[in-house]
Amino acid sequence: MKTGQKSTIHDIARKAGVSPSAVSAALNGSWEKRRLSRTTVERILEVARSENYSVNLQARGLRQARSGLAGMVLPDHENRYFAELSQCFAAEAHARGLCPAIVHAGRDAAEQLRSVESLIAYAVDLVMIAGASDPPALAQACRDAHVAHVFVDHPCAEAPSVVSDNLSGAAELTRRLLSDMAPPEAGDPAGWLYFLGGAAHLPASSERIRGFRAEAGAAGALFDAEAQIRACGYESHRAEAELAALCDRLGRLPAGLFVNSIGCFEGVVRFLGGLSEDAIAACTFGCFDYDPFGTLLRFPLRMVRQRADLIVAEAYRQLDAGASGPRLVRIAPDLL
Amino acid sequence: MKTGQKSTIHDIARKAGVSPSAVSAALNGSWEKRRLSRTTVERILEVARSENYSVNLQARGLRQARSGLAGMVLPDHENRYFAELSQCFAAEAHARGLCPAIVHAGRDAAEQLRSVESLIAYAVDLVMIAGASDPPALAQACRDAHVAHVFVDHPCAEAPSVVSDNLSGAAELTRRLLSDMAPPEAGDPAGWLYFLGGAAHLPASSERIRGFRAEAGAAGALFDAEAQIRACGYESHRAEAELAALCDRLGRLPAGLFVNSIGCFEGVVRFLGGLSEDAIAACTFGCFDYDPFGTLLRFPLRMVRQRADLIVAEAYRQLDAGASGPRLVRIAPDLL
DNA sequence: TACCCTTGCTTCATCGATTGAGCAAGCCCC
DNA sequence: GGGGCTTGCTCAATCGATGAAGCAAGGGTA
Repeated sequence: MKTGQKSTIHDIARKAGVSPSAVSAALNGSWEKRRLSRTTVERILEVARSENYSVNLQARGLRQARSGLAGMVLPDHENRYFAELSQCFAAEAHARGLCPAIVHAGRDAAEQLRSVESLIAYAVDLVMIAGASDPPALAQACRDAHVAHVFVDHPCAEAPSVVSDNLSGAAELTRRLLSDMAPPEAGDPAGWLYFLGGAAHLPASSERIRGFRAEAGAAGALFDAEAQIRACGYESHRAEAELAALCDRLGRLPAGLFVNSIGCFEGVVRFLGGLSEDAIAACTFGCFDYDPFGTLLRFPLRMVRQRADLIVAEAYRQLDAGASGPRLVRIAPDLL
Repeated sequence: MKTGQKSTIHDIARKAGVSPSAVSAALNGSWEKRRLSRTTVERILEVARSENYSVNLQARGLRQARSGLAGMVLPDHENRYFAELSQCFAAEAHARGLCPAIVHAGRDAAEQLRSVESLIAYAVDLVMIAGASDPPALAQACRDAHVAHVFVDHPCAEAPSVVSDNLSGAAELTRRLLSDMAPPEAGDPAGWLYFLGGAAHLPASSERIRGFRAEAGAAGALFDAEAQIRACGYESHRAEAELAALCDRLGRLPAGLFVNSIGCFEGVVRFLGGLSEDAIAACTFGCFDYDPFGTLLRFPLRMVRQRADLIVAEAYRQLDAGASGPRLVRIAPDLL
């Protein structure tokens, strides 16, 4: 390596007095199958070590029509849940001897498609897609390229998908909140449980809303779905404004609040900043998401923690199974 | 693409009735230089589109001895600051037409080295390393491979590095906390300002401690450095225990607390959970790190926010400049 | 007519590793 | 001593894209 150039199997071959193919076999472990003698292999390895050789993975990948890269596309990392997903994804990729290539593609469908195509162009061995805006288009691109793919968080109707069990998670949280509250009565809207935040047209939110409806309905606590379910979007300030409007109508905080997502919850906490301890204590809070500071607030908070670890593990299992058709797996989240 | 195989420039060439090199030139934009006629190029592009062609980046990378990959190594993503770093890194890589390959390598030096070598084996065009445990070894590997590299968060003495200005950031936070507190007196340890958390042997913490010492010293508020500076590590439970011990000694919360890192702050908040409002109100809190929930706590908190965006931008600037020798740039953090 | 220049392509080597096919030497056995 | 087997390697094609060099046809010029 004094030459300043990376050494290749040809350099090693020359110095060891063998052919490049012998070097290749010695280095990648196929030497027994190729009947190289142990002494030759040791000589080669010795030279390789002294030359500080490292294989060119692009060349290998080109030859083998694979790359050893594991691709993941996700909107961003600011979200704790996505950060956890990517962390788990990378850990498992690593355990499989793959190199994780993680691309932040935002929420724009075209941008996500370009990211997936770019990963495909690198001949990634698999693709995991989180929070897809237009799942079918991405699935199509992967299918065309014969790349194993799986969706997480936001499912795809035409490909293997692994998501949190939003329905039962929401139902469970709802049940818990209702059991923590005084039994609501039809005539007293301030005593009801409200659902706040999220976008009803997205799968995750819609499932959570279904769970909320079903459970609240079963408990006789759903009096006016229109009023009780306020899917005002995911931005914190929208949630803040929505809650402010609600309090204005009710004359006080409602008895129970099911907040959909940690982002919305930030808005809620901001709003609560202006209220008295007593006013806050009269409300039971739940959030469908997790943040370590959630347990450290001045009021009790039930949180649903999505199991990024289990979701990613199951997603890899789907990839292993080679499934490419539609298949939706739901992973139960934890209630804290 | 009905064949089920990815099409190559050879396929396109055949269908367009030209040579593969003409296809290559047409597709990568060098056709004018190569004097292809516009009509031929258009025919080629038409065929390529209909074949749904996409270039094999491994082949291109092999030929050109580069990959179009931008590599980043970092310990993990659970930390908000690292998450932001990776986010900014990916955004800028993207803007440059590079594909970000982000590897979580943990804190283990050997593991980090393997990750860097792996990226090098993919012929990444640049490497950004955050939170390196053994910077010189990683720098060595990059230098040997002639790969542009830069360190962030944890600097390297032998390579370009960009870090937060921990010294002045800590000094500023210290000054602010002292101005928010009643002037401490030598005889009353409970009235002093304390520094909690971090590892004194790490560059970031040691700089922050220097900043704290200097500022507290200048303000005449450093009475017993040994007692006032408690770099008990980064884990939240260590900080919790340390604070508990301190309160035990003092008989109450100190008048001021400079918490080094958000993780430690979690421990602090946990401890505060057992105290009364009044006890907490008597203490002035600051944290060298940022979390959106920090502003939502029941007591005021000054936070120092590290500018991941500026750090990454400067790091890319160092890469562009082609510097490979030692060079340490400090980026001033924000005080909130 | 001979020469040069431009235009518009093609040919072929190349990047580095892999791998099926093949070859030479040595040994065994009848 | 000839056929067959094993051992231990080498040869050469291959993956797909690139680009330097070259070539043929046509136009212009002397």
